[in-house]
Order: sequence, then structure tokens, then C-alpha cells
Amino acid sequence: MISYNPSKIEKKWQKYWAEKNIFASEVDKKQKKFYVLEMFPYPSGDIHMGHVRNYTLGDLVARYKRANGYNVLHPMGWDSFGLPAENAAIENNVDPKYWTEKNIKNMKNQLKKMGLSYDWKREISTCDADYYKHEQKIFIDFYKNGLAYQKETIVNWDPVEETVLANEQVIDGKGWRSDAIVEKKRMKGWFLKITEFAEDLLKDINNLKNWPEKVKLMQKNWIGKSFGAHIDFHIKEINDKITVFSTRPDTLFGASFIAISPQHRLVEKLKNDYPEIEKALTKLEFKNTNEQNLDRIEKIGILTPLKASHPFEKNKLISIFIANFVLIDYGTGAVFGCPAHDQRDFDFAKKYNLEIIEVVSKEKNKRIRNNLTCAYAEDGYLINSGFLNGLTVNEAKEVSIKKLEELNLGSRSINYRLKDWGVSRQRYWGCPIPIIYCKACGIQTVPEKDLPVKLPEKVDLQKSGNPLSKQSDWINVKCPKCSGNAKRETDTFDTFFESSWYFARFTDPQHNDAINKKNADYWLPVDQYIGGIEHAVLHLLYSRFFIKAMNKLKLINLNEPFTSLQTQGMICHQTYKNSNNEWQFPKDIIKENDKFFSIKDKSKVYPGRIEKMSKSKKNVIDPTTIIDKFGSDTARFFILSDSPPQRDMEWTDEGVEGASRFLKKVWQLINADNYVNIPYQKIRHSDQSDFNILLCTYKTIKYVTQAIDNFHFNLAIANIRILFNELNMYKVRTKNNRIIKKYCISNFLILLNPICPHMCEESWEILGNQQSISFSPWPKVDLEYFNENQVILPIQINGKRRSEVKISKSLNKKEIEKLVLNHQAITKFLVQPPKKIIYVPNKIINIVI
RNA sequence: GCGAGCGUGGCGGAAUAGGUAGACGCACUGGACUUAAAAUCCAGUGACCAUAUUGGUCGUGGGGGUUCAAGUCCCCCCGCUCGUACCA
Repeated sequence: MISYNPSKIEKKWQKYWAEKNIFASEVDKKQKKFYVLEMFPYPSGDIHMGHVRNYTLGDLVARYKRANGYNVLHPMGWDSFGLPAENAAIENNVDPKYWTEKNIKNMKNQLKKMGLSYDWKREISTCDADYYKHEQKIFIDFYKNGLAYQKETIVNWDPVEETVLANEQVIDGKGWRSDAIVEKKRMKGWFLKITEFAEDLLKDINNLKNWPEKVKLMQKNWIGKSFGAHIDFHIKEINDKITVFSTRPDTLFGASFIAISPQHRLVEKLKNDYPEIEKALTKLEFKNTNEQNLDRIEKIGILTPLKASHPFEKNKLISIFIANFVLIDYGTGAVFGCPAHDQRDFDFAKKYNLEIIEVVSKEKNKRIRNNLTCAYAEDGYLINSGFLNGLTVNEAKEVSIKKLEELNLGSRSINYRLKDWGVSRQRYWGCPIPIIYCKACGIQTVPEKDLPVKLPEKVDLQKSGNPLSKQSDWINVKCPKCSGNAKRETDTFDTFFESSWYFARFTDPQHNDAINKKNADYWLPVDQYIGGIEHAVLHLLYSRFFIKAMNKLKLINLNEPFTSLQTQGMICHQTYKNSNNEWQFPKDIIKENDKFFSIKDKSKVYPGRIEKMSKSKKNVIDPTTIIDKFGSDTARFFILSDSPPQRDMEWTDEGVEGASRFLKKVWQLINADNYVNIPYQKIRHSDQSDFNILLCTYKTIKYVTQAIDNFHFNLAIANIRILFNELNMYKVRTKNNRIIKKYCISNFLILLNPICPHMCEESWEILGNQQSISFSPWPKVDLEYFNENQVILPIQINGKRRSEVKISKSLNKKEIEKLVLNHQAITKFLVQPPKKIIYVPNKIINIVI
């Protein structure tokens, strides 16, 4: 028998699929479509295990849906703009374009070795001008329709990357890539009006039935809708006002101070008028930026000499503080403090010795307790609040808002935490923003005929700051309107811009416009999207926004891009350290008698925690090495077999070897007999053994189908293994036995094919089939086999299983009771007559004594 | 702090709608083959007791409850993981 040689058969079938274009797909309105997409990678150089998991999941779905008669779209491309290319350029003095293209070539080869069923003719790379010219056009459309605008704001500045970050890219006060503490800086930049869709983005989350609850919740929290009121506090001395946003207008009578953010508009004025404030403020801002990552910074306020009038009590004046805990980004950058009913305000009041007025009481008409030890934030009835007294919190909210509106001192309002998306980046390796600044004509968009605005080549990246701003030959252009001297915008887009619409471009990547509506209408939305949870808000929210915006501009006819979303868990591996506490690569370690040693110098190595694979901890396994050694089918099988996709999984040598062992055994099963001249035919069983193997086959078809539909691929594999074990034990004595065995093996292969396609193609051929297994329809169950007339009935005494009995389904309750009560293992328990007998037909019987 | 999720053998994990807990695999143990090892094959494998069975007790983080019956439902508690963080 020829031994299983994965590298040979995998090359053979990869070549076959490519040459025959098996996985190319075209619009075909007669066929039902299925669009499966995995998040496309950044071409960093090599694929890692996370990619292997992601793309194996997608490939399984694609092949499964194909077998189920769908016209499947399964494309792949490259998210190829981004900072690593620039960093590599600086470090190794290579052109980012060259570096990126080389990486793409390499990673594409690696992906091809995995045997993924992509339609490679649809491949796109976002750094190609052919791709980003459409993006520039989309931006211009956004701009012309008021969905993109320029403004000066306080931005998140990453001092290491020397660029602006979106709020979403700031994690724990640090840059999401650089880990540097983010600074606040005033800058001009381009923004997309995502807030215009805040309500739609929030509301439509409810339609995303097949998204993980967790992701939906994260998006809801990110959008952060809250109901309340804008309230004006007038400052007579300077004839100005402070507008605050509050969700608790009912507690207005308990207001004892106003706090504004250090970045608030009024602060500039105060700084000029009162030097001592400016002085105090430098200290405050120091705290604000540098210690933000410490647990909770101390709440500090600077008392200003100004006083504001209370909207309901004309004679009451309220102190105004500049406080470090008030966020300029949220609401109006100003709040009123009600210490009795907000813990933060309470702490602040205690510190600065401010009045604490209780205005909500738990019980109706209850008097004040006076000695609050903490704020009371729960429901209750209003007290000490003039016209609001006696009302519930909710009633008081309504009444106070109405009153504010009457007095023209405020209004009902809804606030969102979501801010407009700042897309300007001071980087070279990104899509140029198609804008021209003319002294005479102002901001001009680049005319469509001049698109794309291509990135200049041979740029010096060694200098710090924005590289494009130093390219004078590129910057200087003629104004499209007056033909006078003008300058290009030197910022490039945030790279999330590219990934916000690539899935739509895949539907016709060569089309002259960004979107071929005819194709998009057929293929979109993406039926199954698969990727990492880390994109729960960033990429997934931006993409939803893009689709809604493009829909509004009639560029696309779609409301939500992704019907079903699955997020995969991380891949973990044991960590190792040597005696110098240095991380060690698993590939450099050998295990002897449960102890670990370095392969190089035999020194002792100590195993550490099982952690998420990361380059820094060196606990990585190179997929290419695994594929070269065991074959892609083994890697695919193992990565699916151990854990459900959503959960983290541990990569172990033993696991891979177990997978490899299984495939070798399948190979032996296929090659142990010659089935070429046996018909692939469904025939009836003639004895119990035939019946059992057919029943097992049909059960497996049923369970594997269910498991794949529910994204429980580990269960699919468990069931496939059960069928395999049965097939291995099935004895062939007659010609009919062999026909049955071939039939069952064939179905087994079709079930295994989405997981291990190369081995299944080869086996399929060995069985004597002329056509690729990729064209074999998913098998169907024969329900007749599920109508067994006998069933094993467990017998319980007082809920405890004591025995079981084989019964015929045709027996009635009386007959079964009689049978069970006379069962020899049961009679000994029946010292007294049973009190009660519960019989669940064909499932269980419980005797209560 | 808030929000979400999870907790089942030595390990990864199964268990439709409350109905035989531990499927499938990994690891381990014993046996066969071998001069030997590896590989492979066969058998066993939740814990404890036992007259060693085809017997029994316990057992799904802990405690209580509902039910004929609870991993699954309800209440309280503990632990872990993830997300988020002054959101007014």
C-alpha cells in the first residue's frame, strides 16, 4: 500500500483547483448565493496561526455551502496600507511598496499551500492605485454631501507614531499600536460624519440576529446613547453662559457647583483674565495627560471667581470649577454637580467643602438624613425641590425639562458618546486625501479626471514628521478652479478607510466605478463574516457606517454589510524560559522524561503559563513548518478539532500528531480494499451489521450538518471520528457488504471534504470517481433508518438510573410498566409497591417508591 | 467600579426542549509485535467502597430551593476570563 504523502497530493490538488478554476464564481441569478468572507490580512511578511484558524473556518463554510448547492463567493485580498511598511522602510531602507509587494507574494504562497477555496481572480490590494482611486472618489462624494468635513479639534496625538489617532484607537490612554501615552493636541483634520448615523447604527444592531451578543453590546456601549437635557447656566458678570448636559435634570435643586473641562471654551478667557488660573491649570493638565493610566486620578478642581445663576432659583449663585475629571469630548464639556446623588460629585464636594443638598428620598415625604456617607443614586421621590417635590425621579425629569423649555434655559436632548471619525493621518503609506488648498479659492476637491492622486515614489522616510509634507514636487499643484498655485493635502487616510468597503469591491474588483451595483445587489450582504474579536468596534462599526453612508448617496443598495458574524478565539501555546529568564521558542526545545531542554546546548528550560501566541513571548509555531511536516489537511483538521471556534484554543504537538494519525488511518481505510469497480449505490441492509453502519452514516450526516450549521466544528469532527471508528470495525464478507461500505465511505469523505479537501479529493479519485469531490452534493439522511422499532429505555428508581431494558416502541404504558416492574434488576428495590410511575414515552421511566 | 461570559475527569471538550453526565480526542496504564525502542494494534481509564459483578456511595466551583427527575430552572456566595472605565 502506498503510504500517505500529504505534500505530494496537496500540490496535485492545489494545481488541479487552480487550473480548472473550480472556485471561480460569477453572478447567476438562477442560483442562490452565499458570500463567505474572512477578514483580509495586513501583509506583514508571514502568515501566523491566527490566520490559519481564521481562513480554515471560512474555507470550511465555503466548501460546505458549495456542496449544499449555493453559488459561493469566497474572495481574498490584502489590507496593504499601514505603518509597518514605513517602519520597515526606515529600518532596512527599503521602499514600502516593494516591501509590501514582496510580503504579499510570500503570504499568498503560504495561503495557497493551505488549499483554500478562494476565487483568486478577485484578489485586491488596497495600496494599489486601482483600488484607492475609488476610495478617493467616495471621499469626494462624502465631502460634497456633507458627510466629510475639516475642522480643528483637540486630537489624540501619538508621539511615537507622530500621527493622530481616532478615539477607537486609543486604548487605556495609549496608542493601540505604539503603546505610547496619547497626548491631546489641537490640530486641523478631516472627519467623517459617523454621528449622523449614530441613531441608525444603534437601532439596526437589533437586526443583526446572527452577531455575537458581546459584539453588539460593545457597539451599543461605544455609541453610548443617553437621554437628558441641555441646561444653560447664565453668568451675569461676563454676560455669557455655560451649557451642560445632564441625564438628571430632576436633581437640579441639588446643584452645588458647576465643573468645566480644562479644554472648555471659557477656560481660554479665564486664563487671560486671571493669571493665577493659568498657573494652576498647567499643573492640572500635567496630571491629566500623564497619570491618566493610573487607576483613578485624584479629582482636582480650580475654583474660578465666576458664579452662575441657578435656572430655577433666581437668587442662587453657583461656583464654577475647572475640573480634571470633566471630559471635553463628552456632552458639552461641562457638568453641574449634585453631590447628594452622584458619587463623583459627592467626593468632589467633600474635598472642597461644598454644600450637599439631598433632593431625592427613597421613601415619599421622608425627611432628610443629613449625614450622607455616600451619594444616593437610586430611584425615589423628590424633596427640597420646589415645584418638583413629591414627584418620582422620572416624573421630575419630565417636569423639570418642560420648565427649562418654558424658561428658555434648556431643552430635552439626547447625547451620544460616539464622535465623528477623524481620518487624517500624518503618514506616507496610506491613501492620499484628494484635496487641494488654494489661497484664492479655498478648499478644492481633486477633479475626477485627475484621480487617482497617486502617492509619490522614492520618498525620504528617515526624517520625522509627515513625509509627504516634504515632497515639494508633489505638493505643489495648480488649483483646479483658478489654475493658480495651490498645494495638496499632505495627510493620508486612516487605514480603516480601506477596510470599510473592500467587501463590496470584491463583488466586482475590476469595475470602473467603486461599486458595480448589479453585482453588489446579487452578492451582498456578506452572509458569513469571520474574524477576530479585536475588531468588534473599530472595523465593524466603520464598515456599517460606510454602507449606510454609501447607501444614502445611492452608491450602493444596502443597509447592513454583514448578516452573520463569527469571532474566533486566540491560539495559545505553552511558554518557556531559560534559567536567565529569557523566553524560548518551542521549536528550540526538546522534552525528555517530562523535563525540557534547549536543543542547542542541552541547558534546562522551564515551562510557563499557556498564553496567547505572541512574538514577544516567543511561544509561536510557524504554520509553514507545520504544513511542510504534516500537510495542510492535518493542520486544518487539528485547528478545528479541539475547541469551538469562538473559544481560545491551545496548540499542542500531541494534538497535531493525533490529527495526523487520524488522517493516516483514513488513508489506510481507503487503500485497504479496491473499490474502483464497486458501484456507488444505496442498497438495503440485509443484517444487523449492515443496518448499524448505515444508521451510523445517516446519524453522522445529521449531526455533522447540524454542527456545521451551528458553527460547532469540533462536534462535526467528533462525529466524523465516530463514523470512522464504525467503518473500521465493519466486516466485509459479501459483495453487498462492499457496496454498502463504499457507499458509507463515500459519504464519510464528502463530510470530511470541507475540513481536509486534499486528502478527500485524492481518496475520491482512488475510489474510482472521475469528477472532483468538490462537485459532490452534501449527502442526505434516509429517515427510514431513524424509525427503529426498538429502543433502550433507562429505568430509574427515585430518579437514579438502576438498569435499562430494550423495549418495542409499539408497547403501551401499561405493558411497559409491567415489563419494567418485573425486570430482574428492579424487583429487588420494590420492597413496597411504587407510589408513582413516570413514563416519558421511549425516553425514560422513573419509579418512585 | 460597571457590563458580559465562564466554572464538568489529569487535559481539550460533549450532553436538542429538565430525562442514562463525561460523547470524541489528548495524556496515562497494561498487553501484543520487536533483540530493544519508536511506530502500530488490542484493552482499560471520574473518585471512593466492595463480596472486585451484571454491586454500591459520591460526583458538573460552594450553599440552599423547585421537580418524580437538575450540569441544565430559581436564590445566595466564591473564583477566573474578557470588555469598559471619571460618559455627567
